[in-house]
Amino acid sequence: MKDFEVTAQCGKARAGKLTTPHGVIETPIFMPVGTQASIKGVPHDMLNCPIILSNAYYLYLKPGLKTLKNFGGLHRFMNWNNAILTDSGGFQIFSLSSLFKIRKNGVEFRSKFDGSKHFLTPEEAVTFQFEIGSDIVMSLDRCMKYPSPRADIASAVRTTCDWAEKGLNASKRYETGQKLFAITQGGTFSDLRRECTEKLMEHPFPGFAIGGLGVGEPLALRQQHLAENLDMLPKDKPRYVMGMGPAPEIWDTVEMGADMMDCVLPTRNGRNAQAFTFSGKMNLRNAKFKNDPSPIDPSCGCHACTKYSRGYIHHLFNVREMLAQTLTSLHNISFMINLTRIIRDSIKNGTFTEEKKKFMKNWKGEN
RNA sequence: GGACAGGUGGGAGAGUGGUUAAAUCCAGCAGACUGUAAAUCUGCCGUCCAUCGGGCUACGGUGGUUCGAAUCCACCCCUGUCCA
Repeated sequence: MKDFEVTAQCGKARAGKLTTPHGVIETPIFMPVGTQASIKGVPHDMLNCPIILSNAYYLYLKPGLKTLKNFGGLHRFMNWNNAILTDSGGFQIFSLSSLFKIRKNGVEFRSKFDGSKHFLTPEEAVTFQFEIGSDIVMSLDRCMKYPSPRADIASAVRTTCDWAEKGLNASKRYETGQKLFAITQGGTFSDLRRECTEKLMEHPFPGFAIGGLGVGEPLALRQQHLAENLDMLPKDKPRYVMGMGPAPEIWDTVEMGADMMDCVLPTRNGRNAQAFTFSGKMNLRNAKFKNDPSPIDPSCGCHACTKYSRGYIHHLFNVREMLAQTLTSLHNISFMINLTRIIRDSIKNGTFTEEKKKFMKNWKGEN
């Protein structure tokens, strides 16, 4: 059996199955982000979720390879038996740019924790992820802000392709079922994105991710380049759109042919009192929820929604109790999981377009 | 009864002649958040009309000095601490 197969299709939207060493994942899937081996504020054993993200840059610094190996890998360390995708740290070269210097054969960087100096090659970035037992390993890539001069993006594309190839070579000694995905770059330059994508597709990566979007460009541009880039990718391999989060855009992105998405939105916004529901988003700090006895989303079966009211969680935010953030983050992740399940089912049932329309209509409604 | 100290916007608390509708913090009201440098950040926050903006009322009270007072003076009221 193949590691990835498309099982149903609705236009370009597709449902599929992705096999990893820690289970089969039905796609399209939303992956919650647990950068430092923790979904911020949420006990991951409360999540009914086939795959989560973690981050190699952070794990490399803390707790470090030795500790993770002592525990028998990342899964055992955090007691998580489903799949884990690790991001390489490419995004941190971008978001923590003051700590990084690009060198010819890798990146020099300082620890965000103690300022200590480190050097990482694209090979090491990949082998580290393999060693800690990541199910889906991401290539080290070079992500640029928007807007950037064309020459800079072109250079980032070259670096990204070079690093991807080096990572792939380093990965060949692992015959573990772990997968290495390549990441496309190219900013909002269609030809550079094509050049990057085609170059990467010359190699037998088992999956491809679209990176370098959601870095400040207007929505319409992002949508355009997402659609274009998704069209360039192989039909028989999983396509992962990195950092894709808002519910309406999840629908759009799946409609364009994406299989996997991740985002910090459910947890970050959850910590900041914003809850997602099928009738739109709500800010639980708002005074109108003070005496509201209903759950965040009456249609949600998550722990927060079956046990607690908006009024109670409003109070918890008001007095800065961390339980507020836990409950809201937990709910938001549950919402994303439910959302992608609905999307998957609609593709299987051939009702994607109607379901999307229905969702969009309700989303705009006020709570 | 006496001696000090003090009374500032919802609260705390700056300011001690003009640039002050009054710093700052808190509370209050909204908004943002996209491969997590984020339990963070932004805006509003006397009142009335309002788009820029403009009007009105404000620093315990009353009177006064001054071109101009939250700021100076007089008296009054109130609060705190200490002494009888």
